[in-house]
Amino acid sequence: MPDNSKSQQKTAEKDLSAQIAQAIRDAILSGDLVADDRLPSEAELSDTYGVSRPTVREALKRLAAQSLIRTKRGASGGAFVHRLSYPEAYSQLATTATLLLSLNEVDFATACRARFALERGCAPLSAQNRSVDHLAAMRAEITRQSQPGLSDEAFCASDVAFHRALVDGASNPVLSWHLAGAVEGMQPLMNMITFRNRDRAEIVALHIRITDALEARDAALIDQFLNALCTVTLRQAEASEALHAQKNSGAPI
Amino acid sequence: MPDNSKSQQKTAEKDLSAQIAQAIRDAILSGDLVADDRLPSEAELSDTYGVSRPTVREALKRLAAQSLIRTKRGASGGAFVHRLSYPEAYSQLATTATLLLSLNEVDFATACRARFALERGCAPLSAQNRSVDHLAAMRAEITRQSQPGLSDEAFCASDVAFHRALVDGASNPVLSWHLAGAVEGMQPLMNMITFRNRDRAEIVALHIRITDALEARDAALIDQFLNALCTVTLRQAEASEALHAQKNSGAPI
DNA sequence: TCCCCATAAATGTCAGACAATTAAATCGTG
DNA sequence: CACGATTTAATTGTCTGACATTTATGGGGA
Repeated sequence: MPDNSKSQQKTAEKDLSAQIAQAIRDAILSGDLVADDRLPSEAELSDTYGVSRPTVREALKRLAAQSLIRTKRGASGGAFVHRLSYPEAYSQLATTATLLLSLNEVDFATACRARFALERGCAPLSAQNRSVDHLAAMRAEITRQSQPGLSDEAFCASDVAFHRALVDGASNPVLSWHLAGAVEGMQPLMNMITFRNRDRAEIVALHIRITDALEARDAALIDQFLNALCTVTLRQAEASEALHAQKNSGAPI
Repeated sequence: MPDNSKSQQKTAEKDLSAQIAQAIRDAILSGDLVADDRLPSEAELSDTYGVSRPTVREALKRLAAQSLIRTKRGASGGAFVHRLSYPEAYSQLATTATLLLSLNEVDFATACRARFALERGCAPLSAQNRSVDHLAAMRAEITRQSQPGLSDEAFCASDVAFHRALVDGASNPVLSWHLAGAVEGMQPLMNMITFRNRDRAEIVALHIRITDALEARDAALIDQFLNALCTVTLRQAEASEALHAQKNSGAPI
């Protein structure tokens, strides 16, 4: 009764390697396979699923690309269920975020509002849990940002580091992970903005106020200044955009 | 001077397929390849990089697993740079989040605080942008949650839908993406909690208040109730944990 | 006892072939 | 000349078999 082979059904019309990868992925996500468990060897898997070894290997590479497994060569080697580390998770999130924003026509304002909304959510926890180290890190970045003649790139990097320290103040790695991804993913969009000296001064001034508010553990004040920072950033992006549009329409021909 | 082949350097000691995947990934992320661009055929790639076709295929499967490319068979087929859709990005984020939490010994409290911190960040935007549709969706979920005899699973699902509607109210797809991933990733941890009837009533009551506050566009009130909801959830998780611990220590033997 | 080396197991890589699919070119016919 | 059916070519999907490389393990010799 069950039509075994041909299957004009739409159940799983994908590649064999994709099907096998999905099967193993399900086993991992459901907990059937736990961290550091060893998967069967490629030869055994190809036997189990009735496919050739290259096909199994393609499936394993798919899983490796998602950091679900890691492989080791040699005797007692093989594929093992991988315990995802925070740096790896951070990197994956950043990649996904970058793609989502850059390939998907997300405008800067939307991404920017999202980023500041998330960051404002961190403020109360950060006010509660921040240590002097976080304050020191933020003030160090403020000093760097204040240097004249800093490249836009360096200014942006320092800005990221400042906000990262602010978020890390919440002492919640999951929160840091989300925010790091959001900020990192925005970098390509952020790099299209040109910060004039006057704009930088405005930003640095707000950074100082935010740091002071964090030192005083005043969440409401942080929230307010972050909001102001969001507004300022949006305004500058708009100005920068207008500048580019002008350059692109006026200069040529 | 540049030792070309053997390379005892640590520059790129990885697999060939990983190196090739990285090269193509960089080309995509840097914008050299844009959405819907066609990559060279597998034969051309294997020629370009001086490796065999199976190796190239493994590299392409890695990229396909990250939704960076999609492939099509037949003449004029090939690998194309893929425009990541929100549902795909959402699915990837959820997978990463689930792995990060479940395989990495993240305790429920940390994940829960992160989730509510992010959600509180959405509150102001949601209060500003929510439509009547969002309110209706939330009230519909409240009705469902209030039904007696609902399974824990169904209750959780409704809870997720409620919060999703709340976040969608911000009308910011990037924000929705982040929150959806955070909430979805927490599901396995959430499912370990048993909600007693009294607890459910408490949660539903807060949901009602949150919806009312959203209708009134009162961001501060939403924030306050979300905070309360976080506290309640944490308390219930603690109680549930204690219950499990008791079961695991008392029942056996 | 300790060190060196052969062995085996596993992944990494290659080469070549065939199957399946799909778009486009070709050809035949009205 | 136009239009539809057929052939063709290009490309991915899969298989087979082989060899290279890495690494733990065990045995033999100093």
